Amino acid sequence: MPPSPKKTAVEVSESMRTVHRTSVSDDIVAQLTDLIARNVLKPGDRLPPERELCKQFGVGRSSLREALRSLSVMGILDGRVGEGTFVCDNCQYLERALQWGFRLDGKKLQDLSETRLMLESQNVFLAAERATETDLEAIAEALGGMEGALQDWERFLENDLRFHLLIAKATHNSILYSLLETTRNHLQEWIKGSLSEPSLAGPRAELSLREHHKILAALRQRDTEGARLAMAAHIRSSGEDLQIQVGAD
Amino acid sequence: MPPSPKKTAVEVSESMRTVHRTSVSDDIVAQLTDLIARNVLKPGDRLPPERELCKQFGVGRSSLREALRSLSVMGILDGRVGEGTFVCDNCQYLERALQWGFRLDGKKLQDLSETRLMLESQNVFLAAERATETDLEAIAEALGGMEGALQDWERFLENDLRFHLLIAKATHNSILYSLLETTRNHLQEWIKGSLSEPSLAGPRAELSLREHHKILAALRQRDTEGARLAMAAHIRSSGEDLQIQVGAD
DNA sequence: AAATAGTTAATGGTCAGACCATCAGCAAAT
DNA sequence: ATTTGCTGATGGTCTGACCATTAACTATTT
Repeated sequence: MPPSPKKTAVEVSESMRTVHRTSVSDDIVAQLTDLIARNVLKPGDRLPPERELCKQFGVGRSSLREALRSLSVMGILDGRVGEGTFVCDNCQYLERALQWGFRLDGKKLQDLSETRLMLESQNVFLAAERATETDLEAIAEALGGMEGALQDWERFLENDLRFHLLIAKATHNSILYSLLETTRNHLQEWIKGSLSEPSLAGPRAELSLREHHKILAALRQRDTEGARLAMAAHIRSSGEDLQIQVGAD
Repeated sequence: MPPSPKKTAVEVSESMRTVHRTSVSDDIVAQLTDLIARNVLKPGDRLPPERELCKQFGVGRSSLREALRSLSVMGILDGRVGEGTFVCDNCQYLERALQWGFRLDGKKLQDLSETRLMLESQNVFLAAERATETDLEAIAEALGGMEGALQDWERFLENDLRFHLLIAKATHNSILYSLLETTRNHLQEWIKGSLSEPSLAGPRAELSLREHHKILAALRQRDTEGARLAMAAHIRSSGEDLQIQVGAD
């Protein structure tokens, strides 16, 4: 009925907004994560049985299960046949999430190494300020483990990793710890995939040991800058060692 | 038939291993992520229809959908009704993953701030070494945007964020960029939730502007240490400002 | 009384079939 | 050339059924 004969579709730009089409299972995921984030659902808690949750949410079992399964894959929930579905005890969502991210993003080895260098340097800096006596003892104990395993390359590396992670823990900053842990694990896995031999164990191990002693000494003296430098030097030297074996690009 | 009269169950510790009970949908998730990680499935690719994937995998549609839905929630796949299921174009798995991690892990504000301080300091250090002329221009342009928005607090903050993210991008290290981006977004959200007023805009904005100029100047001179110090000072000063308003704990 | 074996019910895991809403593509009508 | 209407393909959801595993209980044996 309007006048103009060849009127095109009315522009209603401001009067209406694109509708929010929310899928059922996404909604459930959101609700559950909210409950967990608000600590209404605590780690270890058991959810009601699936068939009852269906009634409570008013959805079919398929949709509910798609939501539960999504949270399970992310390591947030854990479904056990015959027992029920539980909120995971390990509050390590960040670690799990990072693992997924690293797995799918084809990050370059160099970027990973660089990130690790930065994380370890800063962590040891903070640790020098904040480490408790207990922290220092644990770190020293890991170093002792390295010394006692000069012949056992496997155990040596194990204690090496412990040494570094304990330093990260001594920062008492859970985010930094998570970031370093995941970066390091991913790096380690990457390396194991492209490395065959246990490498030149003897001289390298002793050099590594000296470097670790320097780091610990700086930590004990609360020498933040010294610790940072010692750590950076250590990582650079072991990094060069790796590049030689892997074949730098 | 055996001799001993009161023999308890045999310990077969070494002879057998706990069986690998793999759920169907987890298996599919693993297979698909592998295909994506190996770049057999590239971003933008369209997967076969669900009903056909069921035949190929030899599973029911429920299990298949639980797998697809899990990957959708994580931002890896994108299902569109009537069109199909696609591998997400935005290869921002790390960002998505980090978001989930931060959302669920009840991290402390202080830990977040500290992580941010460290990331920004190191990023600007690397950026001073590596920034291209194009990078520097983009950063300068963001700074210009801040200057032109001294009256518009909203726009000012927007350009502020751009400034910092562009620096992170100038490191040309995608991991560091992702980490900073997510940390910063999460922090910003946290703050907005507990902050009502736009705060004391005038004097703070001008101080902020001076600090940003210092940072850019250091970047242009390739003064890595100067850039790091300028950035650290800036973040500390703006951080103190925040703590006053939020109410330090 | 204690240990063992068998039974049962609850629960997550899987499957099959059906229906709906939405979208792309095409043909007919204007 | 544009609009309209149809149709098939596809993801989203629901229902009901069956299976495998687990825990709790009961009966049996020692």
